[in-house]
Amino acid sequence: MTKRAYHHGDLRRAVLAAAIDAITEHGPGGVSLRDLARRAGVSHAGPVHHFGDKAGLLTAIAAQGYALLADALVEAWAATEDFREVGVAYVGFAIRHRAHFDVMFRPDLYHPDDPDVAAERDRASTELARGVDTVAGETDPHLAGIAAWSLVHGFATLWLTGALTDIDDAPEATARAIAGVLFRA
Amino acid sequence: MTKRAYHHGDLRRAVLAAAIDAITEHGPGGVSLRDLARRAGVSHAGPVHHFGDKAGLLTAIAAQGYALLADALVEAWAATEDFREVGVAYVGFAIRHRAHFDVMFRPDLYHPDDPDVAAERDRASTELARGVDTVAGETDPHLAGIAAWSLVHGFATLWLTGALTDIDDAPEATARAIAGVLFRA
DNA sequence: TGGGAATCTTGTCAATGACTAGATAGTCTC
DNA sequence: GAGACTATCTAGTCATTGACAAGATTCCCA
Repeated sequence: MTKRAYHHGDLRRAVLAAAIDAITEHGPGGVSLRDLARRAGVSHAGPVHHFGDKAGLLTAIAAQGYALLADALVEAWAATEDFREVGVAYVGFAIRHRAHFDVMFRPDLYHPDDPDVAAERDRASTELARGVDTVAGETDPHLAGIAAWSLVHGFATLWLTGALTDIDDAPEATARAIAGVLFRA
Repeated sequence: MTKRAYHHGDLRRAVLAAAIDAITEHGPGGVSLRDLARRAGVSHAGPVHHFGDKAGLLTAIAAQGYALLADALVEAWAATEDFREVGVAYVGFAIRHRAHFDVMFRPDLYHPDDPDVAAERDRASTELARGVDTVAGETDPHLAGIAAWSLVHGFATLWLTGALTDIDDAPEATARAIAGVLFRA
């Protein structure tokens, strides 16, 4: 896999890393392929070869994001076997991988039908639903799953946009609390 | 408003309306001031006078959106006096005023500290919290408010991004159902 | 060793946001 | 009703960007 090519070597990885930094700093809209090329020290058309166009770059980031999310959900379930902690992990992912999260749920910016994206998204979706029947005794599990997803996704989104100003610096603790409101122990 | 040769007459309103159409069609990122100017039949710099820059235009849209949201929440509470129906109205607003909603929760695109925006946002926030104590018997009302906001905001966001594909064409009915999961009658 | 493929560069084009200066219309005052 | 003042819109310009095309350099493999 070591690609000592031309002047740079591992341009694809370098551009992806630079894109994550740039998105974290300025949001998905504040990223330009030319700036990423400058950061990587290559010509302005260098990144194009690896991603085709800007949407291609964001597609790669979305796929990577869904993979990371699925991994995080798997780990949370394995560690606690508590459905609510899977939700907390969802929020934790959004905060810790803000750039990925911001891209993932803006399908107008990339190619949502990309096979890699679809596969990882399905995997994440499956992992998110795992264990929903352990807490939703009387209710429809499918509906409970939608409610749970909505709750943690909404909390994460509101937190990231700065709408929840009256919360102390422990978003995951608050996420755990509201998960308890939805699914009482 | 009859069109004049030089002066448009009602350019500010025309640009705002064109912007809503364009955002509904292509998202907030797919809007250009020059295209809006073309749609309104004025020169490429015409809209600048009314909004300063692109962020100024989106600021006006955000303020208008928060005002419309606050109105919708007021009406829902007045009509039903049911806190859960206020949440359903939140979802209904997001669907019926998608362009506004898409802008409102992307503060990186406009000036979130604008006085008009802040005032209407506070009003909407107040209206959203009204009645939360009628359903949150044992729990902390503040926490219950955050949970409710997260739930409906997350559901609306997921619906608008196309993430909830397995729901029939009645998002507000589903919203009502998950509000019932969070706050059982 | 030679040729094809992968990788990167250089050059170009239209579109855009932002800025400046100027032209025109509406309004107010006297 | 005339001039002055202000609001509104036009015309021109510039740097930046995404996308594309064509060429140069390096890698890989038979």
